[in-house]
Amino acid sequence: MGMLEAGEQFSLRAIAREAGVSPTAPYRHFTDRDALESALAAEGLRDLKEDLTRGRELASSPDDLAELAVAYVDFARRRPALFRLMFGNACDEGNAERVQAAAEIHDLLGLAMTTVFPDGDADALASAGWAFAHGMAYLHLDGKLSAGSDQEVADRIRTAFKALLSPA
Amino acid sequence: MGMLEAGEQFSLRAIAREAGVSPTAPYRHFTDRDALESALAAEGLRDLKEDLTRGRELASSPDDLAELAVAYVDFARRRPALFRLMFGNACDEGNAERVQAAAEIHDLLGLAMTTVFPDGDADALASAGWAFAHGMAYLHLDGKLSAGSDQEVADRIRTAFKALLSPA
DNA sequence: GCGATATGTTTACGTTGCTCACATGAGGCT
DNA sequence: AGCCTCATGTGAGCAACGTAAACATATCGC
Repeated sequence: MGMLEAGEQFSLRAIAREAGVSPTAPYRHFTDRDALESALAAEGLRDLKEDLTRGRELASSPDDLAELAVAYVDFARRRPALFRLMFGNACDEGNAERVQAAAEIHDLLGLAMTTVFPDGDADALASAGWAFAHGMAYLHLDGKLSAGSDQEVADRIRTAFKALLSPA
Repeated sequence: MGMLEAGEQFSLRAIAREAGVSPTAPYRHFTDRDALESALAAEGLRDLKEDLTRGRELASSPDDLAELAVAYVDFARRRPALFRLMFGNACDEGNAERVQAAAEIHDLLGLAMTTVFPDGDADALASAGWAFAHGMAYLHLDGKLSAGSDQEVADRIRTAFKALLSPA
């Protein structure tokens, strides 16, 4: 599979149509709409992981962590439908690929956090960092935070992250 | 309106059916499915705000802030479908009620943050705190963080929050 | 070559959001 | 009273969706 949908809407039949194929053809490849979504989600998670990795060494400073959050939100903003797909469904234990891809994201962020803060509670820091980035992503996707240019958004995320780390 | 759906699925027709009324009756009261969702969302946001307020004085310590996050996630876990409704749609400027309800949540959290950290960047702290709680809520809803009992979840959120505030 | 497997097609059913034309009932006006 | 208006509910109907079943074909191992 290649570049997957930046657009907003998503229906099995529409996909079939776009692929120039009969409406039920996808069922030869995916048992279910959910199965298709999970496959897309898994690929999306891998893409996100690559975005968080590529051209970046292991995080070594809080600033590096902030950049991770920026990249995370940037991904969500560039591919909102896919991002929602990646996280929107209740945990789908059925698709091992997907579960693992999600776990890898968690581990990646966790590793970064504990590298920068080796004396902190690794698990807590991993979850907290992920939650921050994830929440920022969703709040921006849903327009709950003023939007502005990519630059502005990125700056606000950096500022917010640092504010949390040393809040007074 | 009263207690609104803890269940998962949600269709206009199903609501009409459950209300013992014809499938098109709801259209007399809401122009649109989106309009109905927005109304539910607005009420949900007010409920959430009350949850974050009731039986609680203005936050005065980081621990109080952690409790806010716990309450936030608790709401999401108790009423997942509603929570998704409240935030799931792209920003719907059309419904002023809803936009305002969301803004009130933001302000509430912002006020709490700046009360505890009067010297910090108010805006950044507000967004950051919200993002943390929001991300935690979604990650738990989507099963991306190990679940466990309510107690365990609450404890992990407290721990994570404090880990972020003083990470080493 | 031949049979299995992978892939695709047609047809069909039930559900959904939504529109439109129509009924009905309660209130206020003169 | 009588009437008119508005709010509410109904019914039939449309297009789109997810899904299932029965049927076709093509590709590949033997």
